[in-house]
Amino acid sequence: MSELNEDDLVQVFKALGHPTRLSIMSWLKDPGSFPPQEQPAEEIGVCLKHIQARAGVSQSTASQFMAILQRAGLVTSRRIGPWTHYQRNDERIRQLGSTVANTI
Amino acid sequence: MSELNEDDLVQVFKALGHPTRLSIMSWLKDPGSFPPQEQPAEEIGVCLKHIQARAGVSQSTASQFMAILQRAGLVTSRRIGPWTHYQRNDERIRQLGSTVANTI
DNA sequence: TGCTTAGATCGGCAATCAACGATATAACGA
DNA sequence: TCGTTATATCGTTGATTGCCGATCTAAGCA
Repeated sequence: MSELNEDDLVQVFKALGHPTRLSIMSWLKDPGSFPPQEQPAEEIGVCLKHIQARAGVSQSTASQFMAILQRAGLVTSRRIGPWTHYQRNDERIRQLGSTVANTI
Repeated sequence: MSELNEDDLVQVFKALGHPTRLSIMSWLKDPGSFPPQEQPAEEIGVCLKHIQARAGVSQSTASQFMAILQRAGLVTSRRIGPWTHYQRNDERIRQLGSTVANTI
C-alpha cells in the first residue's frame, strides 16, 4: 500500500490538529445522521450547510475548514447544482493509519 | 488496545504538524545514528545537544520542540547527570496508528 | 432579466505559534 | 567555591492561523 511523504503528512497533521476539523472527520463517518438533503448523503456526501450548522461556525469558516481538509486529501468534494457535498476519503485515511504505524 | 481521546489526538496532531518535529520522531527510530555520548543512546535515549545539532535550530528551540513532543506523549525523557535523554514512546505511537485507522 | 440560495473568496483583526537571545538552574570538576 | 557545560525557562518579535463579516460567483426559479 502506498504511503504519504513527509510534506503530505505535515499537511494532514495540521489539518487534523484542530478540534472542530477533527470532529468533522468523525461526523462524516455517518452521513445519515445529518438532516435530509436533495441528494443522498450516503452516496455523494454531506452538503456544507449541514456541516456548518453542526460545527456552529460561520459559513465562511465552514467553507475554509473543508478546503483545508480537502487540500490535505482527507475529504473529497462533489458539486451538484448549488450544493457542494463532502465525503471522507477513506483510502487516504487508511494510508495515514499505516504510515503512522510504519513510518512515524 | 487502549486508544487516544479527541483532546489527546488534537495535541498529538499539533505536535506532529511541524516538519522539524516530525523529522525528529523519525530520527529517534535510529538512536545509533547520533554521535556517541556518555550513556548508550539505544538504551536511554538521545541527548538534546545531538537533536539540536541535527535539527539546526537554537538550543532553546530544540528544548521547546522536545517539550511539545513530550507533552503530546510521543517521547519520554530521562535525565542523567547534566543530560536529558529523549526516546520514542513506541507504545503511544502504536496507539496513535490504531486510533487513526479505527476512529478518525 | 432580476431575486434568492449555496458556496467560495477577500480583507481584517485577534490569538496562537515559531524562533531567537538572554537568563536561570543543575551537575560536575578544578 | 568558582567556572563550565547541558538544559530549561523567560521575554520578545515576526509569521501564521482562526474566525468573522462582506463581497463575489454560480445555480435555479419566477
